[in-house]
Amino acid sequence: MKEELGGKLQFELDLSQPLYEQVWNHVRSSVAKGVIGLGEKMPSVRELAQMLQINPNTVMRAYQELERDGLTETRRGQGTFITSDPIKVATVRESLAQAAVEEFLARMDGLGFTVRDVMQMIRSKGGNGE
Amino acid sequence: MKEELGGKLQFELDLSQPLYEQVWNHVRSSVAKGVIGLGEKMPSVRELAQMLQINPNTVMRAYQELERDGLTETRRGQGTFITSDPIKVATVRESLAQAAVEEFLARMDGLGFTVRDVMQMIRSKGGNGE
DNA sequence: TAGGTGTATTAAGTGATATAATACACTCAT
DNA sequence: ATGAGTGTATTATATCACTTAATACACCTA
Repeated sequence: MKEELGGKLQFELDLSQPLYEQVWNHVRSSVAKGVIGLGEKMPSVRELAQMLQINPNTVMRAYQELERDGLTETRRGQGTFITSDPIKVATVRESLAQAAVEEFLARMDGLGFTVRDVMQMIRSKGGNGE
Repeated sequence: MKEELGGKLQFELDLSQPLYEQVWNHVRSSVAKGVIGLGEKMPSVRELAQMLQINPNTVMRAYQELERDGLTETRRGQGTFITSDPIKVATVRESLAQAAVEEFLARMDGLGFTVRDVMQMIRSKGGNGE
């Protein structure tokens, strides 16, 4: 029963984006949504590479980005672990969201939409809260 | 006095994105915001390349994408013109906006934010209507 | 000590992007 | 008709990010 994280990290890859970015994003999302718990141990570089059928170097790059985000902590000889600090997770989550919002609004502004316009469009998507 | 469009298309390029994409986006934005009027004549491929200090082939690629969007019409031997059809412009604009919204919401969902959350964040940006 | 960790290095291949140099077909003013 | 200015096509070359591959090393733990 060591494969708990295995299932969560068994996702599909496509070629429209760099592979390391997809791995990176998938882990960030999983942590942000709470699918992966704090302090959990990630699969080893080689193991995840095997699962996803990609090169260990590519997985390592994703792991390095995650550590730079402050989302993971690596212990040499032991493995890579999701941080146990809820503050860090929240900070990363909000900073990612903030960046997404900025970029999105800039893009919409480039098309001539005001913030008010944007609110309208999103409201029609939402329906209710969920 | 033929350089009316020249000024509008004299923008800055960086290396974070493909050059042809930047040209493409800049023209789309300019048309969407009405900075470039319907039916206006674009600079020639060689002329714009000269202005932006890039290769004519790169400009041509941008022009081809614009035509695939339906935003421009090219007349062999005459030049490239912004479409005179307001419907087409509106259609392209809305389809671009639609795509942006979808992508943005998917990204935010990946971080665990509901549409309601997103509305909150954007409202705090807006202030008033403009 | 043995096997599993993360990490570093070197080499090679691939594809998108960009440049360069030419050439061709078309249109318009002269 | 001619010539200059259009868009377009082709071929070659260069660069860069990404990916894979094959090793090797340092660290931890049982």
